[in-house]
Amino acid sequence: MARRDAFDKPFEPGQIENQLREYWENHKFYRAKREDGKIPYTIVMPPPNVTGDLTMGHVLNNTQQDILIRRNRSNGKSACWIPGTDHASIATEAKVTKMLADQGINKRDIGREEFLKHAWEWKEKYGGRIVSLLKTLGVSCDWDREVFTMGPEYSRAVIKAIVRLYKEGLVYRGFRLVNWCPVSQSVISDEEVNPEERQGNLWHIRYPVEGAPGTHLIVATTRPETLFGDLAVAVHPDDERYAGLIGKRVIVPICNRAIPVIADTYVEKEFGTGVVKITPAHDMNDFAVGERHKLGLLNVMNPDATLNDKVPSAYQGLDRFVARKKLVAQLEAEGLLEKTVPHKMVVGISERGGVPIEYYLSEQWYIKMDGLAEMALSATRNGKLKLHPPHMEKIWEYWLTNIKDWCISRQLWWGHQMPMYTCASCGHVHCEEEKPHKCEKCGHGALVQDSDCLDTWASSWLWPFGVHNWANPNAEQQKDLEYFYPTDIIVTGPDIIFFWIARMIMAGEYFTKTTAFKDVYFTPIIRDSKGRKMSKSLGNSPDVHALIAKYGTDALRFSVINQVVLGQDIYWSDDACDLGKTFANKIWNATRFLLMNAEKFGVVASEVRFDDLKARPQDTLLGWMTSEFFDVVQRAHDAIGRLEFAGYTSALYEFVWMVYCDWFVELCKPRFADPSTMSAAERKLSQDTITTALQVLDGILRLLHPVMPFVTEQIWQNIGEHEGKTLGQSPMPQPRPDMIDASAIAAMREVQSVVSAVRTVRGQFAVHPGADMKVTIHAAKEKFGLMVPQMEFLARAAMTFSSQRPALCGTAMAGGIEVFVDLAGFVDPSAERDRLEKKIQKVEQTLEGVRKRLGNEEFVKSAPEKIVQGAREQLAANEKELAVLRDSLKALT
RNA sequence: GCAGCCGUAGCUCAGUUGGUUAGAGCACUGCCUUCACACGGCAGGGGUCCGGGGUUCGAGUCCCUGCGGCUGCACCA
Repeated sequence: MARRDAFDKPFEPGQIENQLREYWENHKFYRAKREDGKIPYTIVMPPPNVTGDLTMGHVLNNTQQDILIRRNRSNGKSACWIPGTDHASIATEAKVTKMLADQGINKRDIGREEFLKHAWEWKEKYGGRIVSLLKTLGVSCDWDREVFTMGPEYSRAVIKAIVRLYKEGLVYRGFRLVNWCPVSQSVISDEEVNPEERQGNLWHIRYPVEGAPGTHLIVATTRPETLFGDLAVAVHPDDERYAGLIGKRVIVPICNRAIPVIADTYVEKEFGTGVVKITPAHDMNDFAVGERHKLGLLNVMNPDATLNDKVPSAYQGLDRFVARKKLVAQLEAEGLLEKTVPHKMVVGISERGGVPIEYYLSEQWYIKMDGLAEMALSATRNGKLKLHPPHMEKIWEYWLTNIKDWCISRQLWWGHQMPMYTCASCGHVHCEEEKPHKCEKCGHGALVQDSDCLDTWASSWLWPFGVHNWANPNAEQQKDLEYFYPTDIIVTGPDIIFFWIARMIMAGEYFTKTTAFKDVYFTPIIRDSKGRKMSKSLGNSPDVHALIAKYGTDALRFSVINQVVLGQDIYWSDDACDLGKTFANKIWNATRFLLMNAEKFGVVASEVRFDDLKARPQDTLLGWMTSEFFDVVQRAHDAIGRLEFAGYTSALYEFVWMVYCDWFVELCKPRFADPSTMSAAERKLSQDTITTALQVLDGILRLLHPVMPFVTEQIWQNIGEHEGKTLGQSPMPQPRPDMIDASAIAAMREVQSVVSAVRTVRGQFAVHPGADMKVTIHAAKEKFGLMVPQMEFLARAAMTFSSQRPALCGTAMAGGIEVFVDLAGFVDPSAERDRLEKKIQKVEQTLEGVRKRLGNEEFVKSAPEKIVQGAREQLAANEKELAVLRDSLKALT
């Protein structure tokens, strides 16, 4: 028995969603199981940072995955969606460090162990937050399989991978310039350095020429404080201004060191003064120049970007920017500052610390990338991996063919500690999963583990197989690994294509000899309504909870998905949620209406199932409905097959609202009159009508469920007896071309045209909708068969089938059919005359176009027959319409 | 500077391989509380598809070019 009483008038999502969430979770409907004979469909969720808050990006990304998973589950695959969280080494460490600092605790004072205790505490306290936030979205992942990148099993995989790479010669230690974040006091990756335009100065500084008092070279620099590290000044070899000085020496101001003047084509003659100070330890380009000229290295900074003991004592310990100010003042005082020119420049800002980075000399661990990059490139080149949108492949190609070795060590504590053990006695380095007892070389017992941590991405790159305890699987895990890996698709933002996607492919190819996934879907970036990126500092990120509270989860999901077009950013504004909210409400109310009538006609709604809609009904209305339904099944199916999410939702939206509700349900109404006034045959027709309507509704719920899981499940539960079951496990309607009857669609189009024609005349003369009208239709009544009562109901008009036009009437064409709306008593003739004249003008215009086209011999000769035929039909139709309209006009004058 | 994406109604965007009269939501106008829904119904107004050239019988769609916006990469010390 259907629970119609469970339907409140408007749909109120709040309470319902909470109950369903619990229901789903308690029944563990989404547990991923290996099933014989079923094809697996696997997605690993991009693990959100444990530090994270739920953003619109998460909503979008996870809803998209959920749609794919739910659809494939309902299509009969064994769906497996594995969730998890990322320890986010540097981001989390920054948060914990700040929390401690707020309590007056310096992390370096308490030491590694104590710090990690705080970090774990923090993770236990806040790490679950993002998970519970994700759950509110109704994502259908298998929470029993949740993985944390610093969990024991996963950590083991991370270490195993590095050790293997080391033993196979792909990990090495290098001493070079790195991107240094003075706040985190760690190396950071190129991808974590964001270039920003800043207003700076070009300081023109005099470097006296050695042995030639009164003469000097003017060096233009944006970073005067690094002059303490200068090892040369360079000019262009062809620069005549300085040709005589090459090979001589100049004096570095303040610290009074003599350095050579060298010639290098790196210098641009036109820029600044054409003289560049060369500071190899603090600039990437200078480093290269230094190597070419064998200048050596002179580091003048500490890890926190204060000046070190290699600079004059007055500057030691000063922050780089404090030192800059002081230095410029001193240069000016000593007459060594020629001038200061304002200068716009691009500065690398640390994503982590929010301050300009330093290029800093240090020893770090690297992974050789050329071979790995080659593997990733061949995955796309041979088609094993497809990127969506495809143009991302250009970016992919460029990055991978210009790749630099991957610096994997970080001067952090929160993360996987490097498995590198150095012998205290002989300095020999071991890379092992477990700490060796003694040095393999000298036998000494004291081995010291490298204090650095691995880059976060050196753990998450194993994600697609690491989630199955790759390092040490038990029998079950091994079977899972074989069944659920490789995965089908990864859904993620385009910003982590290099950080994560490319490296997952490398890891998959290298460690498992498999391409980790077949497709990469890059989600749109969500911007605010003005097109700005969402950021904390702008405060333009919507409060997802507030949105869910105001509109409901389904509304949020539907509304955002309806804007997803491959490769396009989304400009989001919160009131877009109205779309989904009203849509959910619409379906809800349509259901109420049908249940009400089911009851009236004794149809047991709980027993009506989509699966019983096996053949197309004979009745025109029902046959048409079935055809339209399977048409949208096909279109929705095609859209999601092409990963066109908005195509999927908009096809369903249009069908449900405009076809099913606005036409079909309305056309049903005459059949839902008082049963006691009906003949047995009429009652049977009404019952059949309700049955088909409910079958289609069931189909709609299944199609919509992946996007709007809550409202569809609730309706489904309300209609039937489904305790312990979920709509999410009902099979998805499959395309059935045999169920589509083009002639039924065409026949119904004529019905719709006639109704619309009458309504248009009514509307244009503002005739009260309640007023019953008389309409004459120039066609045989038999043409419309049983649909006449429906037409009369929707048009609110009594229909006569005849060629006799009433004296005063509004004329309209419905397809090829003339429709005359009797206007006697509603309007005066001049109003209809005006309307007809306008209409005639319009038709003449189109007619002219068609005539011209058909008059063109080339068109008739070259265009496909179908198109030419179409034009001919249009010509005939327009000519007929024109004639009818002119006759009507004549009749009025 | 190099590469990619985009420019369609007041706003946000659809528009599959070129093909009848270019669509939706929101906003706007008129009429309607008709027994599913006013979170609703019916009807309507609103577009030189960024500009210019080309290919074609035919271009919003393909090619060239200019302008504007966004993104990625590389950069000037």
